[in-house]
Amino acid sequence: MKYSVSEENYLKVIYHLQDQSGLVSTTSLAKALKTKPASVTEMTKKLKSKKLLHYQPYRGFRLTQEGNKAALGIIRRHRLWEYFLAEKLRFSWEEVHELAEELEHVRHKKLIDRLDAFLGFPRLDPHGDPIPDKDGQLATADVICLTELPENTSALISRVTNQSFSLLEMLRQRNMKIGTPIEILKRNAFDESLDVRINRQRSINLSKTIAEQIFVVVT
Amino acid sequence: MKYSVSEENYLKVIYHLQDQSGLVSTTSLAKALKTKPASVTEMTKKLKSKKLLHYQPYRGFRLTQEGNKAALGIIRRHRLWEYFLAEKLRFSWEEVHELAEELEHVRHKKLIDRLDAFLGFPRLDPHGDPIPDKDGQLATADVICLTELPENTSALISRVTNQSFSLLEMLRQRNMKIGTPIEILKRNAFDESLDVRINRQRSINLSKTIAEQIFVVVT
DNA sequence: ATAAAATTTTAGGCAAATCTAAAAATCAAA
DNA sequence: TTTGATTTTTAGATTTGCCTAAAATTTTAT
Repeated sequence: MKYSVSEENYLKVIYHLQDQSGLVSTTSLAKALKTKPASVTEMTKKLKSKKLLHYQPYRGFRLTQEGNKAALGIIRRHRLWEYFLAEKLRFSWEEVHELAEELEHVRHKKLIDRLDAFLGFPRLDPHGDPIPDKDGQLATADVICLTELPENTSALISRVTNQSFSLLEMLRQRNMKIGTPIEILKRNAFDESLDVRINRQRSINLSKTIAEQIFVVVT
Repeated sequence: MKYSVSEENYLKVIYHLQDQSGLVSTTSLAKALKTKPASVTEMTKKLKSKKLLHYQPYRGFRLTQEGNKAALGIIRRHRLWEYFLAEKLRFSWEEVHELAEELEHVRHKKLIDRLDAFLGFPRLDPHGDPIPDKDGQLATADVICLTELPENTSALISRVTNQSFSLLEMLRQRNMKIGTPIEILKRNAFDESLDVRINRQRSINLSKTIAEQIFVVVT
Protein backbone atom coordinates (compact mmCIF):
# COMPACT_ATOMS: atom_id res chain seq x y z
CA MET A 1 0.00 0.00 0.00
CA LYS A 2 2.94 2.33 0.61
CA TYR A 3 5.25 2.87 -2.32
CA SER A 4 8.67 4.52 -2.55
CA VAL A 5 9.03 7.93 -4.16
CA SER A 6 10.62 6.23 -7.12
CA GLU A 7 7.83 3.71 -7.52
CA GLU A 8 5.29 6.50 -7.28
CA ASN A 9 7.00 8.42 -10.03
CA TYR A 10 6.90 5.40 -12.30
CA LEU A 11 3.20 4.84 -11.64
CA LYS A 12 2.33 8.46 -12.27
CA VAL A 13 4.31 8.71 -15.49
CA ILE A 14 2.93 5.43 -16.82
CA TYR A 15 -0.57 6.69 -16.09
CA HIS A 16 0.01 9.82 -18.12
CA LEU A 17 1.73 8.10 -21.04
CA GLN A 18 -0.95 5.45 -21.11
CA ASP A 19 -3.59 8.12 -21.58
CA GLN A 20 -2.07 9.11 -24.87
CA SER A 21 -1.01 5.71 -26.21
CA GLY A 22 -2.34 2.42 -24.89
CA LEU A 23 0.85 0.46 -24.20
CA VAL A 24 3.91 2.23 -22.82
CA SER A 25 7.40 1.35 -24.09
CA THR A 26 10.57 1.04 -22.07
CA THR A 27 12.25 3.86 -23.99
CA SER A 28 9.41 6.34 -23.66
CA LEU A 29 9.25 5.68 -19.95
CA ALA A 30 13.00 6.14 -19.64
CA LYS A 31 12.77 9.43 -21.49
CA ALA A 32 9.88 10.69 -19.39
CA LEU A 33 11.63 9.71 -16.16
CA LYS A 34 15.01 11.02 -17.25
CA THR A 35 16.60 7.67 -16.60
CA LYS A 36 18.00 4.83 -18.71
CA PRO A 37 16.07 1.96 -20.33
CA ALA A 38 18.02 -0.57 -18.30
CA SER A 39 16.80 1.03 -15.09
CA VAL A 40 13.24 1.00 -16.37
CA THR A 41 13.42 -2.70 -17.06
CA GLU A 42 14.44 -3.32 -13.45
CA MET A 43 11.86 -1.13 -11.82
CA THR A 44 9.02 -2.37 -13.99
CA LYS A 45 9.96 -5.90 -13.05
CA LYS A 46 9.46 -4.94 -9.44
CA LEU A 47 6.18 -3.17 -10.11
CA LYS A 48 4.98 -6.20 -11.99
CA SER A 49 5.82 -8.45 -9.06
CA LYS A 50 3.71 -6.13 -6.91
CA LYS A 51 0.86 -6.56 -9.38
CA LEU A 52 0.80 -2.89 -10.25
CA LEU A 53 1.38 -3.43 -13.92
CA HIS A 54 0.86 -5.82 -16.76
CA TYR A 55 4.09 -6.27 -18.59
CA GLN A 56 5.07 -8.37 -21.53
CA PRO A 57 8.83 -8.54 -22.09
CA TYR A 58 9.87 -6.65 -25.26
CA ARG A 59 6.28 -5.37 -25.64
CA GLY A 60 5.19 -2.77 -23.13
CA PHE A 61 3.42 -1.91 -19.89
CA ARG A 62 -0.09 -1.11 -18.81
CA LEU A 63 -1.30 -0.38 -15.28
CA THR A 64 -3.41 -2.98 -13.54
CA GLN A 65 -6.55 -1.82 -11.72
CA GLU A 66 -4.49 -1.72 -8.56
CA GLY A 67 -1.82 0.34 -10.32
CA ASN A 68 -4.41 2.69 -11.71
CA LYS A 69 -5.85 3.29 -8.30
CA ALA A 70 -2.42 4.01 -6.88
CA ALA A 71 -1.66 6.43 -9.72
CA LEU A 72 -4.92 8.29 -9.18
CA GLY A 73 -4.05 8.68 -5.51
CA ILE A 74 -0.73 10.28 -6.42
CA ILE A 75 -2.37 12.53 -9.00
CA ARG A 76 -4.96 13.59 -6.45
CA ARG A 77 -2.23 14.68 -4.08
CA HIS A 78 -0.34 16.44 -6.82
CA ARG A 79 -3.30 18.43 -8.07
CA LEU A 80 -4.58 19.38 -4.64
CA TRP A 81 -1.18 20.78 -3.75
CA GLU A 82 -1.10 22.62 -7.07
CA TYR A 83 -4.43 24.17 -6.24
CA PHE A 84 -3.20 25.14 -2.78
CA LEU A 85 -0.03 26.69 -4.16
CA ALA A 86 -1.90 28.72 -6.76
CA GLU A 87 -4.93 29.75 -4.72
CA LYS A 88 -3.47 30.21 -1.26
CA LEU A 89 0.20 30.92 -1.80
CA ARG A 90 -0.33 32.87 -5.04
CA PHE A 91 2.15 30.98 -7.17
CA SER A 92 1.75 31.33 -10.93
CA TRP A 93 0.52 28.33 -12.88
CA GLU A 94 3.92 27.68 -14.37
CA GLU A 95 5.51 27.41 -10.93
CA VAL A 96 3.08 25.07 -9.21
CA HIS A 97 3.89 21.88 -11.08
CA GLU A 98 7.49 21.60 -9.97
CA LEU A 99 6.68 22.34 -6.33
CA ALA A 100 3.82 19.86 -6.30
CA GLU A 101 6.17 17.17 -7.61
CA GLU A 102 7.73 17.11 -4.17
CA LEU A 103 4.71 17.69 -2.02
CA GLU A 104 2.81 14.88 -3.71
CA HIS A 105 5.06 12.29 -2.06
CA VAL A 106 3.90 13.18 1.44
CA ARG A 107 1.28 10.53 1.63
CA HIS A 108 -1.01 10.64 4.63
CA LYS A 109 -4.62 10.02 3.72
CA LYS A 110 -5.89 12.25 6.48
CA LEU A 111 -3.62 15.12 5.51
CA ILE A 112 -4.79 15.08 1.93
CA ASP A 113 -8.45 14.77 2.83
CA ARG A 114 -8.16 17.70 5.24
CA LEU A 115 -6.36 19.74 2.61
CA ASP A 116 -9.15 18.90 0.17
CA ALA A 117 -11.75 20.14 2.63
CA PHE A 118 -9.73 23.26 3.47
CA LEU A 119 -9.60 24.12 -0.23
CA GLY A 120 -13.35 23.58 -0.60
CA PHE A 121 -13.17 20.33 -2.58
CA PRO A 122 -11.91 21.86 -5.83
CA ARG A 123 -12.68 19.82 -8.94
CA LEU A 124 -10.01 21.26 -11.24
CA ASP A 125 -6.38 22.18 -10.66
CA PRO A 126 -4.84 25.45 -11.94
CA HIS A 127 -4.25 23.93 -15.37
CA GLY A 128 -7.83 22.76 -15.67
CA ASP A 129 -6.95 19.13 -14.99
CA PRO A 130 -9.56 17.26 -12.97
CA ILE A 131 -8.72 16.37 -9.35
CA PRO A 132 -9.64 12.78 -8.41
CA ASP A 133 -11.91 12.68 -5.34
CA LYS A 134 -11.41 10.62 -2.18
CA ASP A 135 -12.45 7.49 -4.03
CA GLY A 136 -10.34 8.14 -7.10
CA GLN A 137 -13.26 9.34 -9.22
CA LEU A 138 -12.39 11.82 -11.97
CA ALA A 139 -14.88 14.45 -13.04
CA THR A 140 -14.99 14.25 -16.82
CA ALA A 141 -15.90 17.34 -18.75
CA ASP A 142 -16.88 17.53 -22.40
CA VAL A 143 -13.80 19.29 -23.60
CA ILE A 144 -12.34 19.13 -27.10
CA CYS A 145 -8.90 19.96 -28.33
CA LEU A 146 -8.55 23.46 -29.73
CA THR A 147 -7.52 21.89 -33.03
CA GLU A 148 -10.98 20.30 -33.26
CA LEU A 149 -12.92 23.51 -32.61
CA PRO A 150 -14.90 24.66 -35.69
CA GLU A 151 -14.19 28.16 -37.02
CA ASN A 152 -16.15 31.09 -35.62
CA THR A 153 -17.41 29.15 -32.62
CA SER A 154 -17.14 30.69 -29.16
CA ALA A 155 -15.42 28.56 -26.55
CA LEU A 156 -13.59 28.86 -23.25
CA ILE A 157 -10.09 27.62 -22.54
CA SER A 158 -10.63 24.87 -20.01
CA ARG A 159 -7.45 22.87 -19.80
CA VAL A 160 -3.76 22.91 -20.76
CA THR A 161 -2.33 19.43 -20.77
CA ASN A 162 1.34 20.28 -20.83
CA GLN A 163 3.10 21.47 -17.69
CA SER A 164 6.18 22.89 -19.36
CA PHE A 165 7.24 26.13 -17.73
CA SER A 166 7.91 27.87 -21.03
CA LEU A 167 4.55 26.99 -22.59
CA LEU A 168 2.63 28.17 -19.56
CA GLU A 169 4.65 31.35 -19.32
CA MET A 170 4.01 32.01 -23.01
CA LEU A 171 0.29 31.58 -22.57
CA ARG A 172 0.22 33.86 -19.57
CA GLN A 173 2.04 36.57 -21.49
CA ARG A 174 -0.70 36.30 -24.11
CA ASN A 175 -3.40 36.59 -21.45
CA MET A 176 -4.59 33.09 -22.11
CA LYS A 177 -5.69 31.31 -18.96
CA ILE A 178 -8.33 28.86 -17.78
CA GLY A 179 -11.69 30.43 -18.55
CA THR A 180 -10.47 32.83 -21.22
CA PRO A 181 -12.87 33.13 -24.22
CA ILE A 182 -11.34 31.91 -27.46
CA GLU A 183 -12.54 31.55 -31.03
CA ILE A 184 -10.89 30.30 -34.22
CA LEU A 185 -10.85 32.89 -37.00
CA LYS A 186 -8.92 30.94 -39.60
CA ARG A 187 -7.01 27.71 -40.08
CA ASN A 188 -3.82 28.13 -42.05
CA ALA A 189 -3.32 25.13 -44.27
CA PHE A 190 0.37 25.74 -44.82
CA ASP A 191 1.69 25.15 -41.28
CA GLU A 192 -1.59 24.08 -39.66
CA SER A 193 -1.40 27.10 -37.39
CA LEU A 194 -4.52 28.85 -36.17
CA ASP A 195 -5.50 32.51 -36.11
CA VAL A 196 -7.54 32.90 -32.95
CA ARG A 197 -9.33 35.71 -31.16
CA ILE A 198 -8.57 35.93 -27.44
CA ASN A 199 -10.88 37.56 -24.91
CA ARG A 200 -13.09 38.83 -27.75
CA GLN A 201 -10.38 41.30 -28.70
CA ARG A 202 -6.80 40.46 -29.58
CA SER A 203 -6.23 38.24 -32.55
CA ILE A 204 -3.07 36.13 -32.51
CA ASN A 205 -1.53 33.18 -34.28
CA LEU A 206 -0.96 29.84 -32.53
CA SER A 207 1.30 27.12 -33.88
CA LYS A 208 -0.09 23.64 -34.27
CA THR A 209 2.22 22.43 -31.49
CA ILE A 210 0.70 24.86 -29.04
CA ALA A 211 -2.90 24.41 -30.19
CA GLU A 212 -2.62 20.68 -29.52
CA GLN A 213 -2.00 21.35 -25.84
CA ILE A 214 -5.08 23.51 -25.35
CA PHE A 215 -8.52 22.13 -24.63
CA VAL A 216 -11.76 24.12 -24.71
CA VAL A 217 -15.49 23.87 -24.01
CA VAL A 218 -17.90 25.25 -26.60
CA THR A 219 -20.22 27.88 -25.12
CA MET B 1 23.64 23.95 0.45
CA LYS B 2 21.23 21.11 -0.35
CA TYR B 3 21.32 18.19 2.04
CA SER B 4 19.75 14.75 1.87
CA VAL B 5 16.74 13.93 4.00
CA SER B 6 19.00 11.78 6.14
CA GLU B 7 21.59 14.51 6.62
CA GLU B 8 18.83 16.94 7.52
CA ASN B 9 17.51 14.60 10.16
CA TYR B 10 20.93 14.32 11.70
CA LEU B 11 21.38 18.09 11.78
CA LYS B 12 17.98 18.66 13.32
CA VAL B 13 18.41 16.02 16.00
CA ILE B 14 21.90 17.18 16.89
CA TYR B 15 20.57 20.71 17.23
CA HIS B 16 17.93 19.60 19.70
CA LEU B 17 20.21 17.33 21.72
CA GLN B 18 22.85 20.02 21.87
CA ASP B 19 20.34 22.39 23.45
CA GLN B 20 20.07 20.12 26.44
CA SER B 21 23.63 18.91 26.77
CA GLY B 22 26.59 20.64 25.11
CA LEU B 23 28.33 17.76 23.35
CA VAL B 24 26.29 15.02 21.71
CA SER B 25 27.39 11.40 21.97
CA THR B 26 27.23 8.75 19.27
CA THR B 27 24.90 6.60 21.32
CA SER B 28 22.44 9.34 22.19
CA LEU B 29 22.27 10.34 18.54
CA ALA B 30 21.70 6.74 17.50
CA LYS B 31 18.90 6.43 20.01
CA ALA B 32 17.25 9.66 18.92
CA LEU B 33 17.47 8.72 15.25
CA LYS B 34 16.37 5.14 15.80
CA THR B 35 19.49 3.85 14.15
CA LYS B 36 22.71 2.10 15.25
CA PRO B 37 25.88 3.73 16.61
CA ALA B 38 27.86 2.35 13.68
CA SER B 39 25.63 4.22 11.24
CA VAL B 40 26.01 7.40 13.25
CA THR B 41 29.78 7.19 13.09
CA GLU B 42 29.64 7.01 9.31
CA MET B 43 27.17 9.80 8.77
CA THR B 44 28.84 12.15 11.21
CA LYS B 45 32.11 11.57 9.38
CA LYS B 46 30.42 12.81 6.27
CA LEU B 47 28.85 15.80 8.00
CA LYS B 48 32.21 16.69 9.42
CA SER B 49 33.80 16.58 5.99
CA LYS B 50 31.10 19.03 4.89
CA LYS B 51 32.08 21.27 7.79
CA LEU B 52 28.67 21.01 9.39
CA LEU B 53 29.98 19.64 12.64
CA HIS B 54 32.89 19.64 14.98
CA TYR B 55 33.68 16.12 15.87
CA GLN B 56 36.37 14.56 17.96
CA PRO B 57 36.55 10.76 17.65
CA TYR B 58 35.39 9.06 20.86
CA ARG B 59 34.32 12.45 22.25
CA GLY B 60 31.23 13.91 20.66
CA PHE B 61 29.69 16.31 18.16
CA ARG B 62 28.73 19.93 18.09
CA LEU B 63 27.29 21.86 15.16
CA THR B 64 29.49 24.41 13.43
CA GLN B 65 28.01 27.82 12.64
CA GLU B 66 27.22 26.50 9.19
CA GLY B 67 25.57 23.43 10.68
CA ASN B 68 23.58 25.55 13.08
CA LYS B 69 22.29 27.70 10.27
CA ALA B 70 21.25 24.62 8.30
CA ALA B 71 19.48 23.17 11.35
CA LEU B 72 17.58 26.41 11.92
CA GLY B 73 16.41 26.35 8.31
CA ILE B 74 15.00 22.85 8.78
CA ILE B 75 13.37 23.80 12.07
CA ARG B 76 11.83 26.86 10.43
CA ARG B 77 10.21 24.66 7.79
CA HIS B 78 9.06 22.15 10.37
CA ARG B 79 7.41 24.70 12.62
CA LEU B 80 5.77 26.65 9.83
CA TRP B 81 4.17 23.46 8.53
CA GLU B 82 3.08 22.60 12.07
CA TYR B 83 1.43 25.97 12.35
CA PHE B 84 -0.28 25.47 9.00
CA LEU B 85 -1.52 22.02 9.94
CA ALA B 86 -2.92 23.21 13.25
CA GLU B 87 -4.34 26.57 12.20
CA LYS B 88 -5.56 25.87 8.70
CA LEU B 89 -6.18 22.13 8.56
CA ARG B 90 -7.37 21.90 12.18
CA PHE B 91 -5.08 19.07 13.25
CA SER B 92 -4.60 18.65 16.99
CA TRP B 93 -1.26 19.54 18.46
CA GLU B 94 -0.31 15.93 19.02
CA GLU B 95 -0.81 15.13 15.33
CA VAL B 96 1.12 17.96 13.72
CA HIS B 97 4.63 16.90 14.66
CA GLU B 98 4.63 13.65 12.74
CA LEU B 99 3.12 15.18 9.61
CA ALA B 100 5.56 18.08 9.67
CA GLU B 101 8.43 15.59 9.85
CA GLU B 102 7.76 14.83 6.22
CA LEU B 103 6.74 18.22 4.95
CA GLU B 104 9.89 19.81 6.37
CA HIS B 105 12.02 18.08 3.78
CA VAL B 106 10.42 19.93 0.88
CA ARG B 107 13.01 22.64 0.72
CA HIS B 108 12.24 25.48 -1.62
CA LYS B 109 13.10 28.83 -0.13
CA LYS B 110 10.30 30.57 -2.00
CA LEU B 111 7.69 28.04 -0.95
CA ILE B 112 8.54 28.42 2.70
CA ASP B 113 8.68 32.20 2.58
CA ARG B 114 5.29 32.32 0.85
CA LEU B 115 3.86 29.91 3.39
CA ASP B 116 5.23 32.14 6.15
CA ALA B 117 3.50 35.16 4.63
CA PHE B 118 0.25 33.25 4.06
CA LEU B 119 0.22 32.29 7.73
CA GLY B 120 0.85 35.89 8.79
CA PHE B 121 4.45 35.42 9.95
CA PRO B 122 3.65 33.43 13.09
CA ARG B 123 6.32 33.59 15.79
CA LEU B 124 5.38 30.44 17.71
CA ASP B 125 4.31 27.00 16.57
CA PRO B 126 1.40 25.07 18.12
CA HIS B 127 3.62 23.81 20.95
CA GLY B 128 4.85 27.31 21.75
CA ASP B 129 8.24 26.74 20.15
CA PRO B 130 9.66 29.80 18.40
CA ILE B 131 9.75 29.78 14.59
CA PRO B 132 13.05 31.02 13.14
CA ASP B 133 12.52 33.89 10.69
CA LYS B 134 13.85 34.14 7.13
CA ASP B 135 17.31 34.88 8.47
CA GLY B 136 17.32 32.15 11.07
CA GLN B 137 16.62 34.50 13.98
CA LEU B 138 14.78 32.96 16.93
CA ALA B 139 12.47 35.07 19.01
CA THR B 140 13.50 34.38 22.58
CA ALA B 141 10.87 34.75 25.25
CA ASP B 142 11.49 34.93 28.98
CA VAL B 143 10.02 31.57 29.81
CA ILE B 144 10.93 29.42 32.79
CA CYS B 145 10.38 25.76 33.38
CA LEU B 146 7.27 24.99 35.40
CA THR B 147 9.53 23.34 37.97
CA GLU B 148 11.15 26.76 38.59
CA LEU B 149 7.89 28.64 39.08
CA PRO B 150 7.45 29.87 42.67
CA GLU B 151 4.31 28.75 44.53
CA ASN B 152 1.16 30.84 44.26
CA THR B 153 2.42 32.79 41.28
CA SER B 154 0.14 33.20 38.25
CA ALA B 155 1.63 32.14 34.95
CA LEU B 156 0.60 31.06 31.46
CA ILE B 157 1.64 27.84 29.77
CA SER B 158 3.77 29.01 26.89
CA ARG B 159 5.67 26.04 25.58
CA VAL B 160 5.82 22.25 25.71
CA THR B 161 9.20 20.97 24.66
CA ASN B 162 8.36 17.34 24.14
CA GLN B 163 6.50 16.25 21.02
CA SER B 164 5.45 12.84 22.25
CA PHE B 165 1.93 12.02 21.16
CA SER B 166 0.94 10.60 24.51
CA LEU B 167 2.17 13.57 26.54
CA LEU B 168 0.35 16.05 24.32
CA GLU B 169 -2.81 13.99 24.34
CA MET B 170 -2.62 13.79 28.12
CA LEU B 171 -2.28 17.55 28.44
CA ARG B 172 -5.17 18.15 26.07
CA GLN B 173 -7.40 15.87 28.13
CA ARG B 174 -6.54 17.99 31.15
CA ASN B 175 -7.38 21.17 29.24
CA MET B 176 -3.82 22.34 29.35
CA LYS B 177 -2.77 24.16 26.22
CA ILE B 178 -0.62 27.08 25.14
CA GLY B 179 -1.96 30.15 26.93
CA THR B 180 -3.72 28.29 29.72
CA PRO B 181 -3.35 29.97 33.14
CA ILE B 182 -1.47 27.85 35.65
CA GLU B 183 -0.33 28.26 39.23
CA ILE B 184 1.58 26.02 41.62
CA LEU B 185 -0.34 25.28 44.82
CA LYS B 186 2.12 22.93 46.43
CA ARG B 187 5.37 21.11 45.79
CA ASN B 188 5.38 17.57 47.09
CA ALA B 189 8.79 16.74 48.43
CA PHE B 190 8.30 12.99 48.31
CA ASP B 191 8.10 12.48 44.54
CA GLU B 192 8.81 16.05 43.46
CA SER B 193 5.36 16.23 41.90
CA LEU B 194 3.40 19.46 41.79
CA ASP B 195 -0.19 20.27 42.74
CA VAL B 196 -1.25 22.93 40.27
CA ARG B 197 -4.38 24.94 39.55
CA ILE B 198 -5.41 24.98 35.89
CA ASN B 199 -7.53 27.70 34.34
CA ARG B 200 -8.11 29.19 37.78
CA GLN B 201 -10.35 26.26 38.65
CA ARG B 202 -9.35 22.60 38.54
CA SER B 203 -6.55 21.49 40.75
CA ILE B 204 -4.52 18.51 39.59
CA ASN B 205 -1.27 16.75 40.29
CA LEU B 206 1.61 16.72 37.79
CA SER B 207 4.53 14.33 38.02
CA LYS B 208 8.04 15.76 37.94
CA THR B 209 8.59 14.16 34.53
CA ILE B 210 5.69 16.05 33.05
CA ALA B 211 6.40 19.33 34.80
CA GLU B 212 9.89 19.35 33.33
CA GLN B 213 8.42 19.50 29.83
CA ILE B 214 6.24 22.52 30.49
CA PHE B 215 7.43 26.10 30.27
CA VAL B 216 5.54 29.15 31.46
CA VAL B 217 5.67 32.95 31.54
CA VAL B 218 4.89 34.69 34.80
CA THR B 219 2.01 37.15 34.48
C1' DA C 1 13.49 -13.01 -46.53
C1' DT C 2 17.25 -11.27 -44.57
C1' DA C 3 20.46 -7.80 -43.04
C1' DA C 4 20.74 -3.55 -40.66
C1' DA C 5 18.74 -0.68 -37.20
C1' DA C 6 16.35 -0.02 -33.13
C1' DT C 7 14.68 -1.61 -28.81
C1' DT C 8 14.91 -4.28 -24.72
C1' DT C 9 17.10 -7.11 -21.47
C1' DT C 10 20.99 -9.03 -18.87
C1' DA C 11 25.31 -8.73 -16.43
C1' DG C 12 28.26 -6.48 -13.56
C1' DG C 13 29.15 -2.15 -10.89
C1' DC C 14 28.52 1.98 -8.02
C1' DA C 15 26.84 5.15 -4.25
C1' DA C 16 24.05 6.10 -0.22
C1' DA C 17 22.51 4.66 4.02
C1' DT C 18 21.78 1.13 6.70
C1' DC C 19 23.03 -3.31 9.44
C1' DT C 20 25.82 -7.00 12.48
C1' DA C 21 29.91 -8.58 14.52
C1' DA C 22 34.23 -7.75 16.14
C1' DA C 23 38.10 -4.70 17.41
C1' DA C 24 39.78 -0.52 19.63
C1' DA C 25 39.51 3.15 22.82
C1' DT C 26 37.84 5.25 26.89
C1' DC C 27 35.81 5.28 31.44
C1' DA C 28 34.93 3.65 36.10
C1' DA C 29 35.57 1.12 40.21
C1' DA C 30 37.80 -1.68 43.33
C1' DT D 1 46.25 1.21 38.41
C1' DT D 2 44.55 -2.42 36.46
C1' DT D 3 40.56 -4.81 35.03
C1' DG D 4 36.03 -5.01 33.50
C1' DA D 5 32.22 -2.46 31.43
C1' DT D 6 30.83 0.81 28.19
C1' DT D 7 31.28 3.44 24.16
C1' DT D 8 32.98 4.12 19.68
C1' DT D 9 34.93 2.72 15.48
C1' DT D 10 36.12 -0.47 11.74
C1' DA D 11 35.19 -4.21 8.57
C1' DG D 12 32.28 -6.43 5.69
C1' DA D 13 27.26 -7.14 3.97
C1' DT D 14 22.79 -5.68 2.36
C1' DT D 15 19.22 -2.95 -0.10
C1' DT D 16 17.58 0.43 -3.39
C1' DG D 17 17.95 2.65 -7.50
C1' DC D 18 20.78 3.96 -10.71
C1' DC D 19 24.62 3.30 -14.39
C1' DT D 20 27.40 1.30 -18.80
C1' DA D 21 28.41 -2.20 -21.94
C1' DA D 22 27.16 -6.10 -24.21
C1' DA D 23 23.81 -9.63 -25.58
C1' DA D 24 19.20 -10.82 -27.10
C1' DT D 25 15.11 -9.75 -29.47
C1' DT D 26 12.12 -7.31 -32.50
C1' DT D 27 11.29 -4.15 -36.25
C1' DT D 28 12.27 -2.06 -40.69
C1' DA D 29 13.92 -1.56 -45.11
C1' DT D 30 15.80 -3.36 -49.01
